[in-house]
Amino acid sequence: MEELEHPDRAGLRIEAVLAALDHPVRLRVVRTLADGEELTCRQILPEMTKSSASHHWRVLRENGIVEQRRQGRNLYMRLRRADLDARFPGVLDAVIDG
Amino acid sequence: MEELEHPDRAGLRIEAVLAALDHPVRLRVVRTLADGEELTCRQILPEMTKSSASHHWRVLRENGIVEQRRQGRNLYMRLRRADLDARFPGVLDAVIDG
DNA sequence: CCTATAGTTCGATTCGATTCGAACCGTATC
DNA sequence: GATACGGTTCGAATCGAATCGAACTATAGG
Repeated sequence: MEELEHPDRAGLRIEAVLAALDHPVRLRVVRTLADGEELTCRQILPEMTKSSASHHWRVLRENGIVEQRRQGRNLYMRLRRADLDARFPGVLDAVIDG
Repeated sequence: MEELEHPDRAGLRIEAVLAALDHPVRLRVVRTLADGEELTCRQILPEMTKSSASHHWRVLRENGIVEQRRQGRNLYMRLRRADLDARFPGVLDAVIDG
């Protein structure tokens, strides 16, 4: 398993953010994490096949939407609200509020 | 030719906005129209084939990004900044400012 | 060590968006 | 009417993203 690579705040790109958010599954993930809670992958997408879910985790992480942290066997996800609000104020709220 | 159908302000959906903006050509169109100017299709995308351009115009219109107006042979485009700012404050600025 | 669990990676497939050419529609101009 | 111009529509081709199964890595627990 590779290291979990996240873009830093300055490295966030709006094009990447738009691409990451333009998918119903990933949009649902964002809304699930909207309250700031830190959840595991299985908690968020229990019904999806592992490989498909893993694909979406990578997109969300590499495009700067979530921060991921490994603890034991689990992968915990947290919305990067502070970073996203700082770089693109309003975008996350628009997505979450629908 | 069909009538130009635009969603009204209340009908704007963030999913549709994200889908419309998640494309380099359409992103360029939005940035070209950022200053509020009203331009014709040919002025904005002169190099693209007509059919491809027409496809993008439709996405931008039906997803609520631009308002289109026919005058003679020309189609004029205008960014729906007021509507988008009202429904999804910050999104358009984030996209335009990069 | 053995087994179960969580997630990744790979290759193949599927599916939708993009692209284009060609034919068409409407308008302007002669 | 004839021609040119600006866009649309259609069908076909292309291309990339999403999906999945299978094999794999790594950790937890017995």
